[in-house]
Amino acid sequence: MPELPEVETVRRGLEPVLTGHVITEALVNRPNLRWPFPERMAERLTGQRILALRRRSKYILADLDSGESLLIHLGMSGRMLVSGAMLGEFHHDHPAPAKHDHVVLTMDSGARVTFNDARRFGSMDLMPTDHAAEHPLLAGLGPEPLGNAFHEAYLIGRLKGRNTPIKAALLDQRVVAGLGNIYVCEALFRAGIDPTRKAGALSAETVASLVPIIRQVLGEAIEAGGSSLRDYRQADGELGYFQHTFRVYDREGQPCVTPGCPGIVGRIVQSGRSTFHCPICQR
DNA sequence: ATGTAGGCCTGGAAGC
DNA sequence: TGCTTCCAGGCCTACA
Repeated sequence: MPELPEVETVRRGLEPVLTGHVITEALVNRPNLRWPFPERMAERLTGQRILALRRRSKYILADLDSGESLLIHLGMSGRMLVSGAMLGEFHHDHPAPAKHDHVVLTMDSGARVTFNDARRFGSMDLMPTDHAAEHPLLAGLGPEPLGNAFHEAYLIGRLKGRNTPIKAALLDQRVVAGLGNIYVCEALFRAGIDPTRKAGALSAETVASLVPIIRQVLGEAIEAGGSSLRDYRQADGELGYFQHTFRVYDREGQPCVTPGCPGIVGRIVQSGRSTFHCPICQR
């Protein structure tokens, strides 16, 4: 579900509630999400101060003063609900427990963070902070798309010789970490690249053009998340999704937004996932 | 090694 | 209205 910009928005929304605060109670309502929770998770969280809240790809990491870090993945349908805290100018009372509330953290401030995930594709784990990068879910990840290690020469080298469609290559978290179906569709549209073209067959110039475009697409979405964060806080304290205007994603049958382009946005299926594209603009 | 389908779960929307 | 089918923004595993 949430891709990098949404996860970053959730991280920013949780930061004032979690960072520097102590978890006074951890309620764990089931033994697992996608995978089993770590042994004694509730005990290992209770009493811990959260020193920092970080993001790697689509994962959130909460560093605890025990020397462990809590890894949080929202999967496709994971949401965080903040209650009992002043959010902007509004105070949110604690809601009644809801279906799919799997983990509830109560903080020393009285604030509460509830992890709700209907589809249970999300996950949580605990590991030593100084070995977090070696966690199986993080070890194979490629560079952060907004970081310095993601640059033109890197992407050109990484896609060289790859026979897979560029759409699939950009969804490969080992190539670049944090892109999902939406932002890959949007980036390929802005770059004017046909999503079915083989990654290795693209010119170096074309591949290079993707780097600033990917940065731009994600950056704009994070900005939009920032403004919707205020709205969400004012509305209901829920963090997870935000409204954003897409140029091709989920616009099947609608006209291409490129001025003067007669194209109609199409939907094709690539490795089981929907790809939205303009058959005229994207070559 | 590389590329692609299948499966995990539930809920909402669309179709009949 | 109610039942059925399809679809979903992720990611791992198994297989060609």
